[in-house]
Amino acid sequence: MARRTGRRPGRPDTRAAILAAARAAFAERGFDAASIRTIATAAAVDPALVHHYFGTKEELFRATVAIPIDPAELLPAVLAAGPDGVGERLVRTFLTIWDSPVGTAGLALLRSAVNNEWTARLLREFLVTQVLRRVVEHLDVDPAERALRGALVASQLAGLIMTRYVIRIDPIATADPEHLVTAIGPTVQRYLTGDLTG
Amino acid sequence: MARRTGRRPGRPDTRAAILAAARAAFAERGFDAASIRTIATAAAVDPALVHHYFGTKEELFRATVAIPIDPAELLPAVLAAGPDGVGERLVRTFLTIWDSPVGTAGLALLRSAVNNEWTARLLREFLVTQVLRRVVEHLDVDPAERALRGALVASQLAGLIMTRYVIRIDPIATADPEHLVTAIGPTVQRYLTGDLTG
DNA sequence: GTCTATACGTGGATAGAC
DNA sequence: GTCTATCCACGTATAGAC
Repeated sequence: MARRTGRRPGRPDTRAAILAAARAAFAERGFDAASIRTIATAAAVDPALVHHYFGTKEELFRATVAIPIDPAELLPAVLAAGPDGVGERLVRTFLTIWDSPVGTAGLALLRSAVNNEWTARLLREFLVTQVLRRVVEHLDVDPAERALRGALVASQLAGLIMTRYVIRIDPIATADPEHLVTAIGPTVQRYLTGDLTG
Repeated sequence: MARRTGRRPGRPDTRAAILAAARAAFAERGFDAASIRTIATAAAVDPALVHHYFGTKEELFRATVAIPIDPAELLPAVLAAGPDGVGERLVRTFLTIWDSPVGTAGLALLRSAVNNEWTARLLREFLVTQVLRRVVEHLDVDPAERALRGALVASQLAGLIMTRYVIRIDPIATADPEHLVTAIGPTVQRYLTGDLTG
């Protein structure tokens, strides 16, 4: 305690302030366009401190997007309830994450992946091995179709992110999450368990 | 290997060479990351010539993405055949464009839109006013739903672009177009004419 | 028309003072 | 720990020589 009067004790948590500013900057502008100087200004610290705490820009980036959620523990609950309505549940879970502060990390990764090969690779591998594979692996479908089904789900969810957060096309950009769940859930459901040949 | 080729009339078409290199660079890296120097090198000309022919970088960009296709004359054929199978036809037309050299211009616009506000706005307005509006305006649905249906179509198609060309998730990245038409067409069809409440 | 040279700005990174 | 000062690379853009 004893913190109340007198001097500012320097800074309570410079590191956290930098991290928060970095997350916002990367999410808003992507890896290349976000600058350490801007991040430092936003965090009200000196640019040199950013290097002091995090090393290079790339290390800072990895710290900001260090996956704050673990699909391995999140997905089972979504999938366990069985194939019925799994599409809706996936979209709902997805939107809950992306509408939360945690989503900014994902947005940073996505924005960076578009213009930067190594972040694109980071994102692709995370999606394929950590998310898509888990989603389709216990499905009662032809195993040869699983990769395609996973990719199709990714395509719809990636497009949702793009239209809601990046290009911002109304009314998707401003829609209530549940509204989107009922509109898009069936699409995901079909990609997972439906007939893809017609 | 010497670069002879006999005839060397200075340069047959410097302007076109620059434009082609610029399109490729913008498509691959986006507006901010693509540099005039790189473009000039790729076109085997001096950087100063780029300015000489096109003025600023922004003007060069606009020249490269000057929409080479006109939805106003392309869409009627797709829509005229009636609501049945319009989803498949849309996806097919879409993929034909994006798999062609013309698609590079679109990719340049998309990649740039992600990290650059004014190109995002350019893309959004083109999509909403030139494409989506036309697609939904003659649909036999509740007019209040048209914007949502258009946005949903955009979400699926944007996601298709992202997974096929940007993040490159297999097998979508390498799939035969017709394969994707049968898989994704029904989704677009439902967004356009189906029941969105369940 | 084409290239050289350069002005001017931005951004990552580091050394060293306090 | 925090900041000042600085180095260096790169990018846009322009002026002017050939």
